[in-house]
Amino acid sequence: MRPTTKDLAKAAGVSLATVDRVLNRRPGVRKETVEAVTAAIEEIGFERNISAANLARSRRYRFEFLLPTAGDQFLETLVSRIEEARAAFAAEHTEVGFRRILSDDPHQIAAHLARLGPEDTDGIAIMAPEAPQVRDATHRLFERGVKVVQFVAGQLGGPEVDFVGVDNNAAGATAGRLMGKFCGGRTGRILVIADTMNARDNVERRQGFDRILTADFPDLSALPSVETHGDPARTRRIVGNLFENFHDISGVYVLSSETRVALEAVAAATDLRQTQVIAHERTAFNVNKLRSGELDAVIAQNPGHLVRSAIRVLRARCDGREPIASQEEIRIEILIRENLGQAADRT
Amino acid sequence: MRPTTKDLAKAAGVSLATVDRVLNRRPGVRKETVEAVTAAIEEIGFERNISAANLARSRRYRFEFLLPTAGDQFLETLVSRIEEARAAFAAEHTEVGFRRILSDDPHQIAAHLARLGPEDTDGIAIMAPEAPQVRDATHRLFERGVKVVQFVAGQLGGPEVDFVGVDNNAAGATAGRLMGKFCGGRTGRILVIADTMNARDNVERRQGFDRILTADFPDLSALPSVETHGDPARTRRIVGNLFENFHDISGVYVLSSETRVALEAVAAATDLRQTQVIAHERTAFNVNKLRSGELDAVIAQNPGHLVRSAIRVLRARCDGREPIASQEEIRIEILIRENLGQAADRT
DNA sequence: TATTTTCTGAGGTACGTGCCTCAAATAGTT
DNA sequence: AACTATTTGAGGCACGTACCTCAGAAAATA
Repeated sequence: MRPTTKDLAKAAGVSLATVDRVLNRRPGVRKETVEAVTAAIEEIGFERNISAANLARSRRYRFEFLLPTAGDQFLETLVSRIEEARAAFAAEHTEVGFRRILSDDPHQIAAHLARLGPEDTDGIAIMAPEAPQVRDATHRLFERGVKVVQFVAGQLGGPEVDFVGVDNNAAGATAGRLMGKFCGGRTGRILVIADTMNARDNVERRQGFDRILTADFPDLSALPSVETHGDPARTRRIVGNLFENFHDISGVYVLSSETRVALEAVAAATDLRQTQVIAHERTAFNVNKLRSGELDAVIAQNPGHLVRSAIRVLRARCDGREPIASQEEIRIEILIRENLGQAADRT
Repeated sequence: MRPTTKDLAKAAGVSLATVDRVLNRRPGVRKETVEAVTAAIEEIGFERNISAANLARSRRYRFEFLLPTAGDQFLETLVSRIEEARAAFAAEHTEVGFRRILSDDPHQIAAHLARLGPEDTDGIAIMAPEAPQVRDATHRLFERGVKVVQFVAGQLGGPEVDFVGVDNNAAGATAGRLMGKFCGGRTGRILVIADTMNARDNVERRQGFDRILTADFPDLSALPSVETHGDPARTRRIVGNLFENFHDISGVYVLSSETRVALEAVAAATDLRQTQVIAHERTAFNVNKLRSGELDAVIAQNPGHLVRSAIRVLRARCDGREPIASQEEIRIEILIRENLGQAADRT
């Protein structure tokens, strides 16, 4: 049997009350006594039973995810991962909820944050585009005692706000190296497409991508980013023109996680299977395109990891602990047709 | 507040005892009463407090990993992940240990398994090369009531033995596609090196690799596997001869996780940076070689996931639950220089 | 209706820890 | 030595669930 506080008390020659005072760093214990208990802990290999402790304390953590309303398949996947996490963390005294707010109205987001306080929630994970109002509201929220993490999309916040998500510059660099190697020393141009270049993530990915191409693949040159703004007809026109003007486009890099519009425009102009195409995120659409050979690689981040990591970081902050950086680093995954796994494709 | 069994009893109009009988599937409850309770669970959103349940039951799980003594860096990483898991799972009433046994003596492994029983351990995760004795001993152990998972290396066991590890055929196929794309349509030969081809994993990887090369990259042809048997001089001689005979070797695929001997032999014969080199597992050695550009890609599986997954599967089996297949599938990771992350390189 | 069988309720103890109170013992000070 | 301040012990209740017993109610059978 694993030793309990009772065993510890006996081993240290003190009472349960004193053991409790030492374990929970309560005042009123002589230094020598503390040392005696600490020694006994080592000696008998005592480890606190965390679930019993949580049970006794009946402490509850309430966390909320704040997500944009409008979104692509990736966002929907995040939502369903949050639902899963809600169930999984319920057993650990942790309530997880989420709320969706119009993302193109920073004012509304800031207003919601301003209404929140420690009485509503213990921590909040925010996924929102960059905006000064949001940044300010976030800081005030933090000062009111609510823990905050920036989720997936970075706000370039101060050091007190944790970030959970991938390093987008590295993600772009990963795409860059793959593109370079896939194009195998040939000379050519690379078409880069995004929904918008107003998003920080897309800009960072583009920078990482260009960095690698410039440094290691001088025979490839990336064209200026095409912005779709979700408009299929316009995108098709622009992309069509580019393919008419440049006959040496050997690769396409889609920066944003919504790839449908971009891919359809490219497919209308050329044969996707003859072109190296790299995109982001494991969406059902992208998985299908990988299987069919129209996509060559996908750079992804694990949505379940993102959600769980955000929750763990918030809980660590609530407990006054430092999150374990190495555990919370989100990996940049590379997917090709062969390593998709059996997993049912999640919407 | 979250509803408790007491609330549930009230909502269902029954007593605590009946709620308990329903929740734990004990006999002696009328069907209609069971349905009433189930309905009430839905209605008030009751979720059992697992830690309280475990506390009350004071159930403990004892699991053991059985690993080979001789091993490479990958094995050492596994061991340190087991140590980590031991600490993490201690809070969940789960004791995790490991034992190392000479892997080239199936007899010894079988003997150890024969001595084990339900009084020693609740479950065991076995990583051992294929052998009839081991397979038989495993089955007898299972029949004695000890749960068993095949860990990392498959034993081609019956359906009652779970397997935790990657699909090595798919891992080889992943390497195959990458190699094909990295070689970019050029004609050439691929050198394949393993420590031994007597291990099932290596054979499966090779099959997957060949499958993709044959199907999608007919201009590439893979040479017969070179076996190093851990002998640097011999390997260098064989590899040197191959490079002298064939001047169109454009890629090298190292099947086994110990890559040092193979890479040194190739480096002595040609410039690694001009050759596409793919290997397996995230070892410190391989990470360094990725950084230096001598390795082009690494196919990896996450050792921490492997360990935790094995423990979760064992626990599910002990509880008579079915493991969640999608959660326990180990992903085939692709690593290149850009997505290695900040993580300190683990030995 | 009488008898047996099957269900159900009431109540208890236990798990390991947190957190409280009150009295007693000890240490430190004058 | 007498006093105060500090430290310690003993004990109890609580958290939410498991698991046990026993009595009594309801249903099924004779």
